[in-house]
Parts: sequence; structure tokens; C-alpha cells
Amino acid sequence: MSLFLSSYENRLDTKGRISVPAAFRASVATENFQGVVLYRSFTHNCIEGLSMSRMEQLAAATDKMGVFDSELDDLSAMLFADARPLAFDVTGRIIIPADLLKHAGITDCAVFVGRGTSFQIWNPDAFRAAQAKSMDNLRAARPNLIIG
Amino acid sequence: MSLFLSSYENRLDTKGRISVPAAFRASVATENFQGVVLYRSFTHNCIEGLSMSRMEQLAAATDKMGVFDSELDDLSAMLFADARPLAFDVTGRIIIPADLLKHAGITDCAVFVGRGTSFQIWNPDAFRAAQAKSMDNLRAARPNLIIG
DNA sequence: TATAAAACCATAAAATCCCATAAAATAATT
DNA sequence: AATTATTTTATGGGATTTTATGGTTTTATA
Repeated sequence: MSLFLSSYENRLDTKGRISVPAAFRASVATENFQGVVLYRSFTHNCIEGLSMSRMEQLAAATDKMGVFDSELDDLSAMLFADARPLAFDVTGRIIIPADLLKHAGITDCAVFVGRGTSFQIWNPDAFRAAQAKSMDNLRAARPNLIIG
Repeated sequence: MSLFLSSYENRLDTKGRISVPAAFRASVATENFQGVVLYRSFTHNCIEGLSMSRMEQLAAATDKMGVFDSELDDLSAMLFADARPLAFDVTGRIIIPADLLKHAGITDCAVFVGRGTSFQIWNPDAFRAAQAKSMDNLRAARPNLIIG
């Protein structure tokens, strides 16, 4: 599966439609379900996004562990109950449900943020603030960090 | 995977296109994604570059640790959100996004610098200055070191 | 019937493709 | 070794396509 990388800021129109970035659509292009699965993040004021195949992976994983791990069971129960499958329209747009928008504080603009195997959708200002904080945390924890 | 070695200075054209050195293209020639992944260096005023397969390695690593490691969470937040996958055009060029150019202080010329499994892209003057400084640091740390 | 959702059409900006050329590097030949 | 021929590379510009975004019409549905 190809990764979700980079960040893209797009606008919502009057009907609440928003274009999923072409690059993100490309990373699910080979899949059965032409769309994404969204749910409210447990840890941040943002929306989490996955491909359907990744969702199926998680289902398979919890299936194995499920019986023995009650915490995982609770987690996956939440996740599956909250998850919204949203198909792309002809031009690659989706309509994000109102409760998800509210949870992320999104009104007329949103940032799609790559996270490797998943992605997030943020209010632009909230995203910049969160990024700055992540950078501070990182610098504090590992001042000489180099990735290569 | 073959290494990124040596340095090459190329120019940006009026459209912002720049040729990735043929030697660097050759080191990703066998890969699925014909291009590179760029992001702003955390530690220097330059651009970091990786192959997509290396990026996928990092994604696999973070996937394992995942939700339980907050430091890794910060790291992947920064890395994947900032990473730009850039495919080569037919003649082996890419367009480096404006914010990356700005971060590195690049206008009309840039140096591709091999770093083994990764590479960097620098403003030529900034690179020479950084090289000189690295050399000074080395000499200070190891007075008897003989290079070249 | 009222309302929401889906399908359809249009457009400007941006990205990509295509062709051309000169310089450099490599290979071939004398 | 020197010269010539061939290929590859870096660079330039025009044409085409894709993308994000807006609006209108049709279809479902409550």
C-alpha cells in the first residue's frame, strides 16, 4: 500500500464538499473501495483517515487478539462504531459529516495531513499549533536528531 | 539499494524545474516509485532527500511502535506531514516546492550532496560554508587527523 | 412535496507531457 | 594517443492534461 505523505490545504464549498488531494486519492487508486474511512481522533481535535483495506487489516488484527485483550476490544469497538466510509464523487470530493467537522473545529478550510499508513484532517490553525508543539517536544527529547 | 554519492551543482529553470543528477536517478532506477521524497532538514538550512523505499521502511518501523510511543508519534507527525514525494519528469527533473526552496535559501542554483542512504540539497554557498565549518570542527576535535 | 443527495457541467490555475538543443560524457576508430 | 562518432545529460519553451473549485440540474427519499 502506498503511503499518505505531505500536507494539502483545501476549502469546503457551500454544500460541504471538499476535494481529497489527488495524491491521497492516488494511494487508494488500486483498491476496491474508491474512497476513505474517517473517524474522530481519540487523542487530538482532528479527524483520522484510513483506506478501507487498512480498516480491514485492523479488523483482522483485532479478530486475532480480541478475545484476550479487553483494551484492544474496547478500542476497536469504538473505532468501528465511529468509522464513516465516504466514497469519492466524480471529481474526487467527499462530504465530511457534521459531527466530525465539529470535533475538528473545521468550518471553511481543512488540511489533509499525511501520516504514512494513515492521514489526518485538521483545522489549519490547529494543525500549525500542533506541529509546532511536536517540533518542540522532539527538540527537547532529541536535540541532535537527524533522519536519513 | 545503491548509495547516493558525490555532489552535483545544477540550475533551476524559469519554471522552477531542476535536473536530479543522473547518478542519483540511477540509485532509485530499480524502485517502484521513480522519484524522490524531500523534506526540510530538522537541523540544517537544507533539504533532505530519500528514496520512497526508505520512506516505506520508516513507515513500517513507526507502524510497529505506533500509538504507544509518544516521541515516535511526534517524529512521524513531523516527517510524514512534511515529506514531499516528487516524481521525475521524462527528462529526470523535479519541481522543488517553494517552501523547501525558501528553507534552504535556494534561488537559481542548488547542490545535490550524496550522504549514502540519503542525500541533501543545498544553496551552493551555504553548502561550502557548512563544509568548511565541519572541517574546522573535525580538526578541533582530532588535531592529528589527516584528510586528503 | 419538501429536502437532501447525487450526477452533471464549467473553468482557471497548476502540473505534466512533449519536443528541441547544446554541452558533456562515453564509445569507437584510426 | 588522438580524433571522430555516438550516446547521455542538462536545459529551454510550448502544448496538453489534471486538479481544485464553483454552480446547475436531476434523482432519491423522508
